[in-house]
Amino acid sequence: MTATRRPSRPRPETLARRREILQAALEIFGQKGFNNGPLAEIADQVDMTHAGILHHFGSKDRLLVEVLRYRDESDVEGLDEQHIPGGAELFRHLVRTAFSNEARPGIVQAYAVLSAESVTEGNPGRAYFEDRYTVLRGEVADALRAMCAERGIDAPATVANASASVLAVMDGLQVQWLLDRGNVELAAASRFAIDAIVTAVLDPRPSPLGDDLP
Amino acid sequence: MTATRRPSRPRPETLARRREILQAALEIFGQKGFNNGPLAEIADQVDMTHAGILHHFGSKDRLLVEVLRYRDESDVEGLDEQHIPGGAELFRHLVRTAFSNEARPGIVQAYAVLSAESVTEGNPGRAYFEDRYTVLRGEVADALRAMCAERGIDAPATVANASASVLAVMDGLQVQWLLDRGNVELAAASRFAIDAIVTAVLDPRPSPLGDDLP
DNA sequence: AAATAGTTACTGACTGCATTGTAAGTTCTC
DNA sequence: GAGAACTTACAATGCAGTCAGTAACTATTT
Repeated sequence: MTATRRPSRPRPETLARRREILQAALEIFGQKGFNNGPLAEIADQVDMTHAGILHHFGSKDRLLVEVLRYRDESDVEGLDEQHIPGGAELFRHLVRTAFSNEARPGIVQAYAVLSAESVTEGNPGRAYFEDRYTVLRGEVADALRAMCAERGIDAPATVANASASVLAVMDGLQVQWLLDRGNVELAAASRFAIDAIVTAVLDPRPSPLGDDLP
Repeated sequence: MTATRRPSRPRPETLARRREILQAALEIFGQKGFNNGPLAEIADQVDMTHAGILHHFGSKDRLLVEVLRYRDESDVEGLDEQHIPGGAELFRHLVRTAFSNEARPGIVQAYAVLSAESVTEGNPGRAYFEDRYTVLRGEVADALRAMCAERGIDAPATVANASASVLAVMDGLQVQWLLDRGNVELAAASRFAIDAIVTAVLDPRPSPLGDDLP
């Protein structure tokens, strides 16, 4: 028989401390990428040594996973709201997010960098992003179908492609905006493209490129 | 007085050897990212030591720059063709590229990973991507203006946002496709979105989202 | 055409730094 | 006084870049 163990609760301020670390990690990973962002630098920002961070999170890989989860939860842009906006409202929310994102390049960059990095070999964030995009595409598709229903039309086969495209423009514009803020209007362009794509679903017209493509 | 120097040409096979290295580097950087892709692994693929690679390219940073330039030149997708396609032809070319890209995930990934990584602190590829996007946006904008002219309409103010958006969807779709090839149709979605955006420029309609946004 | 000088294309060994993770010890708090 | 929240010190890699040396090739000279 081994002796009984008393796990002993974490101290009250620890939760806040962990959040500080996650916040700092998000910043550093955003600025320098996951592979290129050392634990020591994150530790500096919260007045700790890198060993302290490992005490809390076990490994750098697990830290990344928790950073991504944290960003999701604490994020203003949480699309997965409970009030289930009735179709168009979701797209308005996306556009609003693009506008507010113009004021926080740090988070935009973190997202852009980490999502692209996640497709590399052995990256611990991959599962998170796979899942996230699947969920988001589903939500966008639902919103599109709701808008179709409102207008009394059958949801067309283009819904799936449109959903992926909506998320894609937003992400792609972020990269261009980060590279050249003077020449890319993140929010305005997002708005324009989302309008264009939603319109093409609700009220399709013949392609201006002809139909003789592959 | 210093003695005169005889620079002596490089050997005939060296150019081919350098190309082998660039090709291997593109693969490795694509699979693992620039920061996470060691020179030794590139060297292995061409039966060399990493010192040999440094002999040819001087440093890892310079290798990246040359890899990016190399990809541009040798790339089938070279949009900057000389024949100057008369508007719609450029978009058809983009769509065709998306189709052929479905057969070469390696290159797609290299591009996606390296472009996002380029926005991180101190990345040597940044200037390249800044420039590339500027050039590409200009070409797309020209094509859109040409299409407007063909139809006898003034080019609207939306051209700039549309140009950025076209490139953005293509890039964004690539990331989603790399994460989940089973559920994202790279080419079909690109086609759909490009159609939608071009149509929105040529023949704008009222936003389905209302006009009361920020 | 043979000898020779200079240069290229490397290799192998090494340096030095950066970085993740671990282990042992310290203090503070439940 | 036991475990939580650390720190300091260290182990263990991994990696870019340097350097000296070597073989092979090119260019020049004889």
